[in-house]
Amino acid sequence: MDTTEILIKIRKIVRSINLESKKIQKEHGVSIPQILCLQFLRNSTNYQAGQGEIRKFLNLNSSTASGIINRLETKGLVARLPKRGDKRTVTIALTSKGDQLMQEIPSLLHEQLTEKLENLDDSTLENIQTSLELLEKLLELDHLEASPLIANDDFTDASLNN
Amino acid sequence: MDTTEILIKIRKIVRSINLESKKIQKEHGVSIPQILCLQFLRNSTNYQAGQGEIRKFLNLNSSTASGIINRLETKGLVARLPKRGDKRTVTIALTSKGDQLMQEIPSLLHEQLTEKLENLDDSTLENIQTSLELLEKLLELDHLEASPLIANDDFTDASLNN
DNA sequence: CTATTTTTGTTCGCATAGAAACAATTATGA
DNA sequence: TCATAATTGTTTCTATGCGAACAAAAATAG
Repeated sequence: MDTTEILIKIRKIVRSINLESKKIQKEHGVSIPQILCLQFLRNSTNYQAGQGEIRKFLNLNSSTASGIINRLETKGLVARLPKRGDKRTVTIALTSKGDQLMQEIPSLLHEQLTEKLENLDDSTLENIQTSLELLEKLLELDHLEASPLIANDDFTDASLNN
Repeated sequence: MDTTEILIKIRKIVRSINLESKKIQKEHGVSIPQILCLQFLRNSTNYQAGQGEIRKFLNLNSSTASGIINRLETKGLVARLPKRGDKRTVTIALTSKGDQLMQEIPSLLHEQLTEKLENLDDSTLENIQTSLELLEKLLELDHLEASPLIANDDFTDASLNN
């Protein structure tokens, strides 16, 4: 199997996901990255998290996270609060408007793909999981030029830069 | 396996690919989508193709393709030629500068991932391929809300819009 | 205590990606 | 033949994504 073919397949998969994101955004006003951020807050203590935590969860560059949070703030779905004791840090809080929206739409992201996944047998599902994890690790190693002696987890945080 | 987990894994994979793209662009001045376009031209008759063909190959919206080609043109790697007999259509030609660049860098995209892939046994490779194809089809069907009576291939072109 | 280094998030610029609107051109139907 | 529909690619706008630069704040070292 040619590497370019893998790349093109992945691009196709991503395109489909992003088209779905566009569709959800048109209907509900939030995109998939925004939904993932709102979900993360909803599962956090006091429905709040530091911006750095969100960035790490989303596995994004901080300027990107900043942009996503800006847009959520503009929509009134999150609020930016100062963090006591550290003036550099911003706490992001889910607003009740954000909470209500997430009560309406959490399944949207899932319902079509989940249904299809549920129709697959367990071994196929496991193949998908294994393959994705394998690709993930292959590409992480490639990107980081990791020494084989160091566990991946040790690099995961270090690989996130501003 | 949760759908969000699949989504997050795919996002991670894509992030790694895009980081690699950024790295290649910094070193050689072209990104992965640009390289894919140049590759396509290099494999085309007379090193030329209509913009619509490139768009379909890249599986992109036409405004995106237009942007990519604009940037390649600015770099002198492609040229825009009128097409005889149809004034709406633009023919994109690989320049010799573009050709020379592609002689230097075609393996860049491949060398790290290919090496890792070659170390995998055939059944694992096949699992990766099968899983990607399965995801691809699942998401295509989701997106298109296809009738089960129509073959996917019939939809592939129709799904591309401007 | 002070200078230096590190951390945090913002801004700016570029690229990719899609949707919508559009003009010019070609194809189709009556 | 002519009016209408379809096609092609461009432009504009929005969102995501990254890197670089930056300022303010905190941590560290001497």
